[in-house]
Amino acid sequence: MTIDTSTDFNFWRTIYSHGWSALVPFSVDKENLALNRVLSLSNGSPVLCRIADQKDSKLCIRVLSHTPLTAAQRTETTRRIASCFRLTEDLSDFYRETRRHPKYRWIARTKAGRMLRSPSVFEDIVKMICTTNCSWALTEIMVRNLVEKLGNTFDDSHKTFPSPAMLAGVSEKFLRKEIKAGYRSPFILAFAEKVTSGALPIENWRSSDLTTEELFQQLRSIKGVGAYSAGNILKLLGRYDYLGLDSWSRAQYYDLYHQGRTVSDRTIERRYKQYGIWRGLFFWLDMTQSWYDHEFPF
DNA sequence: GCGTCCAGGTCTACC
DNA sequence: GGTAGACCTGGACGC
Repeated sequence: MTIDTSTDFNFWRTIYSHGWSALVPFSVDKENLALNRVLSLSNGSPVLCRIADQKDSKLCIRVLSHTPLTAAQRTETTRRIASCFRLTEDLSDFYRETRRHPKYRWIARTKAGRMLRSPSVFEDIVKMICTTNCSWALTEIMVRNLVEKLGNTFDDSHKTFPSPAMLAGVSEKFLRKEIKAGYRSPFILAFAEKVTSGALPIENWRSSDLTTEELFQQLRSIKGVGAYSAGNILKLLGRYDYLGLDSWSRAQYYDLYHQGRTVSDRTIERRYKQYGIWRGLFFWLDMTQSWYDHEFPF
């Protein structure tokens, strides 16, 4: 199947926009220049999608499935992949703003700025909790355990990310011992239970009428989601008003603007205030500009 | 081999 | 509202 992309879309810059493509059930297939992703369709069937870039402003999706897909399942698959790549998100105002600043003209020129996200808000939030207070290596371990031990099996090496119900059905002890989620375990469990019960309509948040501040407060009400997590989850919901500072991005900022000297968060926020509702995206791209010097995929 | 520190934070109790 | 201390885990590092 194919999906049309906009003229300001860049396949590899979206995949390498942040760490998500390194976390299962995403995987980068460097040999075939594709992004693999195992999806769980709404009827529960797992499918494996191989997504590649076509030169004619289209994404090509090869779908491996154990049963022939119905028309509705084909539509669902393309809709979900389009959401992961943010294909319907209009960033023209953002690119217009970047062109006003010579220092940031590289962003529109290289079509950076779309941040890869998961097919579901649930997956994005659980993964974000798994990035807190630990090394990236431990995040990879926790997410891999979640998928391997709780995901739906497509084949021996491909499983889906577990559903809220699947996660809500395990014990805190299981999350601690088998997933290695440590003290995050009760947070993840309580979150999965809340989503399963319908008390938290998180999947509506990508097209919500709530203000960014209201969404931020909703996110902060989830135990285990603090300022860093909420700010970065908001970026994956299409809201860029928060910086989502963490120790890594702070260190990048200190090196870039203060010769490694520590400054307050308020100082960092002051610098990006001028970029208004796009400040979180300006900040993130500023901190990761050197990533775009690499030849993709890396 | 062992102990310590810290990494893409957050929560709670206390002031 | 601001802050100290506790919290899981695994890898790096020093000894």
